[in-house]
Amino acid sequence: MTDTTGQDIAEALGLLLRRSTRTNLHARLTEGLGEGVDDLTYPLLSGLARTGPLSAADLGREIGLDRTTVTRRADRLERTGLLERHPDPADGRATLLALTDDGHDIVAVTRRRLAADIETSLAGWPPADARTFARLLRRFLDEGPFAPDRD
Amino acid sequence: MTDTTGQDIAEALGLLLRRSTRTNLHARLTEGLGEGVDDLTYPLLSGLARTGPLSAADLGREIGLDRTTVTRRADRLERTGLLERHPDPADGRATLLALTDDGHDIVAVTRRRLAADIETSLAGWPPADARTFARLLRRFLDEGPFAPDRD
DNA sequence: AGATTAGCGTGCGCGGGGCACGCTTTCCCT
DNA sequence: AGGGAAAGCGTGCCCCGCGCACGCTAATCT
Repeated sequence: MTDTTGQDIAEALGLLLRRSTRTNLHARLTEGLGEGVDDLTYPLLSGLARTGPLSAADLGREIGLDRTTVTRRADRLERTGLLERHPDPADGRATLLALTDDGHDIVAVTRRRLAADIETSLAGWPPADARTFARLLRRFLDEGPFAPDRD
Repeated sequence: MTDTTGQDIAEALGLLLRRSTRTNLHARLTEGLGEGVDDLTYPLLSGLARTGPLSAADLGREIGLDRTTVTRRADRLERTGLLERHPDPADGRATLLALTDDGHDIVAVTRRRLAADIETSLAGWPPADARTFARLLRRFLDEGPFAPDRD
């Protein structure tokens, strides 16, 4: 009871997750970005932007979805030209999912939207505090309860 | 370009949300807690613990769910004795959803689990850093892009 | 070479979510 | 005071997303 820091963070973290789902963050950020992109399909775009071309199975493991779910969501994105399927030159069975230029643009715009949201809400902060927060948040993610590689 | 703090936080935040869904945090935290409680029904428990007894419509607004969805999830929780329905003494139409003692226990256990997770992962941190992080995180939530009351 | 493994897409069944309906109670306005 | 709108509830219905199982092809192992 001398240290309630853990509870404090837990509470704040719960609040954060709750708010992000309550306000449907992804849905808001991807609103009106184009045909086929919504809160369901965006994780594929974001994942591919981070990792580069990937097979459906690998991408599924990356973002925590079933392989078949990835396939179906990728269908929509392919249909609207945000993603392409290329046969893997190194493996005749595999099909690589890769962003098109339009797909990259969508990701960039979305990220910029979120960054702008954050910038404006941090406007009143002392810059040093903001930087400290960014640093600690990053460290918390690297070492926190969401370990980078649990499997 | 002089200040990339916004992007840094945006990136970290994206990572956090991604990881929390990827690892299915709620599912993990509520695992084996008892019949009827899972990642779908837990938000009701958590919400009621925060607000006290509420009508289905109000609880829905609180946690961002449709009224009927709340009703159905509440059915399961009621069936396993974690939640009770009481007629609202102040309004003959309304039915108040309220946690039972067992329901409160579930919430307490879950919160303690998360706090413990966080404590252990913060074990290597200088206590001052941890406290600073808690403080800034809290401030960020209060003023951040997830405004307390958007509606 | 034959067998096993890993990749893909698709058909199918299940389960959750939202809309619309019917009902009761409250509220408001004349 | 009384009657119509509004707000609450539960449920039937339909749609959609998801995961499993299947059949297929290609790679890998013995």
